[in-house]
Amino acid sequence: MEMKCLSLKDLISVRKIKTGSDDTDTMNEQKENICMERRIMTPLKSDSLTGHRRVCSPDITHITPIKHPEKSHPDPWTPTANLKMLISAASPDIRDRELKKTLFRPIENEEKVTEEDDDLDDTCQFEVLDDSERRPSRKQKSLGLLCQKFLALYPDYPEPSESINISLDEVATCLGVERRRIYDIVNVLESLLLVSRMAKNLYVWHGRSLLSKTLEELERTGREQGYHLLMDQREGSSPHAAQHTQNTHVASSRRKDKSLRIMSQKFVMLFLVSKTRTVTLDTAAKILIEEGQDDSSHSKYKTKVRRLYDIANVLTSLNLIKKLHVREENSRKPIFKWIGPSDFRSDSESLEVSGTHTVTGTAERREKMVRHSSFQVVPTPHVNRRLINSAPSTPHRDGKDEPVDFSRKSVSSVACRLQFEDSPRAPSAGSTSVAVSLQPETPYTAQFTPQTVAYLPQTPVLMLYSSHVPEGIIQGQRSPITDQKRAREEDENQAVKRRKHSSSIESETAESECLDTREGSSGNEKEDGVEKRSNTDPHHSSQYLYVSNTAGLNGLNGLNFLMPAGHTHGGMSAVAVPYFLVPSPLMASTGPTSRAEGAAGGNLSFSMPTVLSPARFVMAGGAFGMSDKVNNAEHHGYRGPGSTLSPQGLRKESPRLVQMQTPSTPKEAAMWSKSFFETPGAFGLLASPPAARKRGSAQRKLDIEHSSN
DNA sequence: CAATCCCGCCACTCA
DNA sequence: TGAGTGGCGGGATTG
Repeated sequence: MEMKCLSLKDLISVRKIKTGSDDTDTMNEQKENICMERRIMTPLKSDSLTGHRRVCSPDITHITPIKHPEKSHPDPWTPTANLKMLISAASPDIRDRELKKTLFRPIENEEKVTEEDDDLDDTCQFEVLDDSERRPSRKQKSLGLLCQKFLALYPDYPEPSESINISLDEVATCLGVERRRIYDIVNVLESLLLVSRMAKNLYVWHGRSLLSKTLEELERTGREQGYHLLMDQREGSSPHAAQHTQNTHVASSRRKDKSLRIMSQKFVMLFLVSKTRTVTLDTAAKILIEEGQDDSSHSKYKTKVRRLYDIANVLTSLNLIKKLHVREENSRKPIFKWIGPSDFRSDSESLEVSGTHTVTGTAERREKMVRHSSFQVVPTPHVNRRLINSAPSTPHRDGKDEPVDFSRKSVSSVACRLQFEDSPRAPSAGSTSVAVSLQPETPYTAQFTPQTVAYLPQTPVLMLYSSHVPEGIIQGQRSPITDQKRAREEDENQAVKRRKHSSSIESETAESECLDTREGSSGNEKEDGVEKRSNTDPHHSSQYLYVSNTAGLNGLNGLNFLMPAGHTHGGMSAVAVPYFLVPSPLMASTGPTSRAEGAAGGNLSFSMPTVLSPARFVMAGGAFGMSDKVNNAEHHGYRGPGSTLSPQGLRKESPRLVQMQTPSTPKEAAMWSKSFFETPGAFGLLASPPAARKRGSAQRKLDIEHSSN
């Protein structure tokens, strides 16, 4: 408790200035204030460790917060408890309103905060609460509401210059919840780069500054991974269609995909690649579940759904999605609709640029982002470790034992991360299509000329591609697009065609809709209120690479791969080297080895599962040779340092991108953040068995230490 | 009864 | 060895 108090005090002290009150007696009150107060700090100081800590609570710095037993079960009357109550408790009505309305709208921004915000808002809420309910309803304790509170503490668009550190411990205390819950929120936020982990117990808040870029990346990645195809298939076919997929049990391995972080990214990808921008939990769960398991599948499905609800709640709080329901025959089928920005390119840029990146060359950073491990391929148990953003500092494990835990490996080693998505049962077709994207490694990068057809020996691979359409998409403006668009449409049409649903969807409550709309503007990037999405639909590439599984891609469970080639996702034109053929062994094992390093430009790095047979593995990486613009866009994050990344430099430099080191500063974090996405894949399927938790769930390593530069 | 999803045990890792 | 993380799923709530 002491600790808490201290930290709170510190916080309070700040607050005091404003309020003038200071006694412990008033602690509760203060706490409120504190909580609400945005912790914005001035730029960090040099010392990384301390620096970050500066955040809100000086004392906490360290990070290993002491556990306060009470946290979990705070005494009702303790300050903490009160705080908790205050915060969480709202009168029923308010609650309801909140939930209905507010949930969807972020409170955080001042601007946003207007009338109704009050309800939710700190003060007001607090007042009400006492009396109201002692016994918070489930809703009051919902993750979504908690997330809103969390978001309310920080600005959507923090000043680039200021670094806002978040101490999990402190936040947990402030919000009156167990830390475990904060992890749930933070993991999702981290998946979208609203925050970046700097050290244990310490995150840096980026707000929505990087959101557009992140979304852009996710969209691109999603397409690269073939999610759009999966979505189409799924939507078109009966939910069960895919089921029959052979379930190879390879599946066992894929644990890691489970990480909330990755799931969150994938979930978002589904929205972004969906034409309708709507996703049902059922579909999402199935797509995200690795296909294989039959037996366990049901339980897995349930678990997946549980997690998706968690994620959905957070995304809802972010105003990125909203829940609708479809009337289905006889079941109520929840469906989520994307209400976040559809066209992310434009603004993201500006914002991002500004802030982040001023810093250092990317070269230094190590890879951090990647934490997820979903792809991790290796059969070995270890495989799964998730990537840690933090540093891979720990040498051990690096290469050896963990086969490929790229996550930890330093960038260099890891260069290639492989993303894989497994699609669960293939849709009607029966086969699942999986897209793998590989980061173009320098070494490998070979450039293919457009309009090429490549055949890969030993693997029934047919690569089709044509040069890509120029896209004007970057930066928000879409090129005239014609062909591209057309092609895209065509693809979609074909592929999907059967999709139904939209008509049946209805918004859950009118109210919510209204809110959303209105909120949309506020919460989501200014752009749209709500719907604009569809049009923007991203680019579909017309080229695909089909890899028959039979070929012998072991570990792939009979999955056939359909890889989109050259998409321009995200505005990047996929030009050069759309695909790579890489011997799996190399990738996997050599973690450290060279190739990994290549990555770069594309941003996406992937690790290959060792599991994959040596057979050639083809990967599509759209990103490689991008136009300058593209580069910019893509690297947005990096841009700052941007200079380093000049377009030209890009290719070469790319490695650096990958290598980012742990961000010592938030800015850096932001920069590297981008790389973050690289991880999304779900290699899981390939992966080994229960490598299970290894991935990193446990303490993630932070690099910060050295990053301190 | 199905949809939600809170809660917290406990496996993992790292320091 | 303890602390930070976070996967996971039981089971309570809600609708």
